[in-house]
Amino acid sequence: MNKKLIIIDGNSLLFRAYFATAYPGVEIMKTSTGIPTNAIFAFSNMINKIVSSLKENEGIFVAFDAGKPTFRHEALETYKANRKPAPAELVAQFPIAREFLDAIGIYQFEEEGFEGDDIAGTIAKKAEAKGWDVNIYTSDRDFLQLITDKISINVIRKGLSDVVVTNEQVMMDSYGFRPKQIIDYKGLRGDSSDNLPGIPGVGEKTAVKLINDYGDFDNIIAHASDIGGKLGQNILDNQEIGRISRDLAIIKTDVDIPFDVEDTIYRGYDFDKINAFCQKYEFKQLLSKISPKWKRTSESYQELNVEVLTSLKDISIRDEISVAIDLNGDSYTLDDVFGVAFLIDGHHIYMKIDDVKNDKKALDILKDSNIKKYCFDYKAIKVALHRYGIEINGCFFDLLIAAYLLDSSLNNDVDSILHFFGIDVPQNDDVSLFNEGDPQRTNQIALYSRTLYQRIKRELEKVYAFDLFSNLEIPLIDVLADMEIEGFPLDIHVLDEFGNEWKARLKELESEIHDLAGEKFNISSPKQVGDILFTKLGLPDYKKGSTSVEVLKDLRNTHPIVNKILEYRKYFKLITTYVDGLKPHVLKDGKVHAKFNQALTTTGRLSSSDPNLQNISIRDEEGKLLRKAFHYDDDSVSILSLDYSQIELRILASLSDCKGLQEVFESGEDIHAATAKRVFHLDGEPTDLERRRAKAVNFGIVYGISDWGLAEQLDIGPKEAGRIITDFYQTFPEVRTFFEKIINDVTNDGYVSTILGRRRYLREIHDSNYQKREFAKRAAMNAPIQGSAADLIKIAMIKVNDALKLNKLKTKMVLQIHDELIFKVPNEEKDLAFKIIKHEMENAINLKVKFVVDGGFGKSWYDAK
DNA sequence: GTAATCACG
DNA sequence: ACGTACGTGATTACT
Repeated sequence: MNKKLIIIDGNSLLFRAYFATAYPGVEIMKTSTGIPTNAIFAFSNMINKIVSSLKENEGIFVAFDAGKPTFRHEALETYKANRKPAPAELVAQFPIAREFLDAIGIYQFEEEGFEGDDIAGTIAKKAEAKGWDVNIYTSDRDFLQLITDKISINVIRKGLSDVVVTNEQVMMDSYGFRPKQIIDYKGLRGDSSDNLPGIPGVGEKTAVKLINDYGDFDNIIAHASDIGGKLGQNILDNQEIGRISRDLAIIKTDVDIPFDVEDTIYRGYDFDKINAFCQKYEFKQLLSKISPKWKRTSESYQELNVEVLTSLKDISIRDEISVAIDLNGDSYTLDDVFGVAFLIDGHHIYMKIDDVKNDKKALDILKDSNIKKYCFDYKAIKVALHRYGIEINGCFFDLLIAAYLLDSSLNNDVDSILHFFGIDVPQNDDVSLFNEGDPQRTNQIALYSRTLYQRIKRELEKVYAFDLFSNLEIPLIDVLADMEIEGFPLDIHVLDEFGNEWKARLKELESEIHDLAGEKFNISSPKQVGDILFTKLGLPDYKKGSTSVEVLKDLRNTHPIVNKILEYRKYFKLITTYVDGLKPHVLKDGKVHAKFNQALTTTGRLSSSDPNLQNISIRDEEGKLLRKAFHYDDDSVSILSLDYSQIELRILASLSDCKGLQEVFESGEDIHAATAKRVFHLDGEPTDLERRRAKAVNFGIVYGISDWGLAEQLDIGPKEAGRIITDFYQTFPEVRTFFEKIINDVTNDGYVSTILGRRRYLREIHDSNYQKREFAKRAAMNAPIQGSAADLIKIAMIKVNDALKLNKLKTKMVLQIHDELIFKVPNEEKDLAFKIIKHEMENAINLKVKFVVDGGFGKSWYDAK
């Protein structure tokens, strides 16, 4: 592989960056002190993207035009005078761009008297002479003249996602002449950006023809009389301005620059510098995006003075402490805890887990809910310590949860979150070797959980999320921790009974399918299935090789193998994911202890993992049987399942203040039937098909509807789907207004919010890519609905738990499945628990639409309905 | 490590 | 003109 040098036309890129992030009628991005930073925002992202792609010993260089342009033609001044000046807010960002390049460690050169493109041309040639490949990013087509078999130009059209990589061949194909001849072309056509007119009567076609007939501009002038006619005369009359245009287009490749190619080799960045830059210009995301690959080790890291103690007896108790656990792995449910780090009154203390267990004072401090705990991922700490019989209470600040509320799209591991706040905690490589824990790192985490508090509190307050943080998410952690600790019973024997039956069926299907295909193949490989169906059996392939259920269902009647494959898929899924997949998660207590991830989804929902109990089959009758395996052995307890009816549509009816929808819910009508009647203007009751269609429309509305999406779902044309959507909006006009406001808000602010002020940022709303923008719109329409529903059930969970405690019930919340809560209820509590829970769920929040909760008891999860 | 698939709300 | 429904997690195949 050849060495590579990437040259970036700084002016080009910054211009693009500016206009890509400046929208008419919208205030551009600025720091709190009013410094415009929109262009830097995009520019730094683009540069960062390029830097991330660099390999060892490759060069990168950004060329800028110096402050004053050097005029090579006096006549030009009159033309350049007409050129529109760059907006002041863009000009102000040029020095900041240089600051950024310095922070990220990119070599810079700039001096009066040197034009950026000449510097770029010269260094490009120098690199070429040394056998390097050169890649130039620019939007200025003049650069095309530099193209050789070593030098290629990436012509930027919008952002980095839209570049045209231009080499000699592409040049011939799309311009019709050789790279060098771009300057002759400019001579004929002028340059609108420099306000230079071309020769009258010479358009694109004529210019290419002239260049191909005569080779270059001078030769065209020399033969102007041969050309004759009006065109020949025009050429003669305008040759002076033509020459100016041509000469201006020439990029020098031999200017005397005082640096060499080796100086451009990228050697990484200094974290402190880039961190300082991000602080100064208030870039919150940037830091986390910058490639860690190029990070030079930070010299500012300081070792903490960690005291390893066996007891806290000599430490004075404070009303607040910071806590972190030191895990031998990344699973807080399974891995051993080496030790616990405390920050108490400025002391960095580390205790081995056995010492914590035996130290009354440590246990008391942890247990005392009046002592405020600052931590990162309090739930992990609580659940892990519980396995050692250690209780922790009093969570006051959880860095993980706080960071999630600041930006729900953040990764939820400690390193990337600390990194987001400009902190890197190095891990001691020796630690894993000796298998004895890492006090330094654990205490650092405890420390930063405390030191970041004030700053993050302010940031949360600024986005109106502090209340959400301290009154909802923080109390919820204990509820979730209790659920995780409690677990949910899973009977392996029942599971195996189904498993064995299904495995037998799977074997049958396998041989039937192989017989029908006439050969053996892996039915679990979509690729091989595609080959058999579309190539060997010649079934129609409407969706470019996809073998998904939707596709296969349409092919059911074309060949008997199709249904068999569908059936195979079903049993395969049930066995691998649910039977064999769940079994290893059953612990000695006969239960699975799934995690409920509180800082993961972008909308505010919880997610479940290890195992995921939020996606246990229910729609398929056979799959649903799995739920029989979830039951208590103890006959004195039952499972209670309660779920919200139409939670999201009710939220929508309320948020949009849609009278029509509100009436439907008030009357207790079936929402899908009601939608069918009203939107399709039916006189009587809707047919099954009509109701099904209306249901799809209702779902579509919640998902951020589009005519194409609905069309796909209903198997109709997009035009017809569009009409249905229009009819829906006519029936429920407030919904349309609501969505219009959402789109308007997200375009202006870059985020949308739930009823409790939980934000989802959608930066793609300004992406140059149409699809990304459209996706952002749909997500923006969905997020307040899905997110508010998540807010609602979270409130309910806290209220239910409080109410159960208040009434001294033994009933325990064990699962949450987005709009549904599952409880373990002692039989003697059934009536009371049902009443209390239903009441708390329905009245968790007071909106314009009432919430309805249904459900019931069962001996197994299957029967609870 | 990613894509395809399919389970759930 | 562009071309998809929103949010997840687990599995297998395959690079």
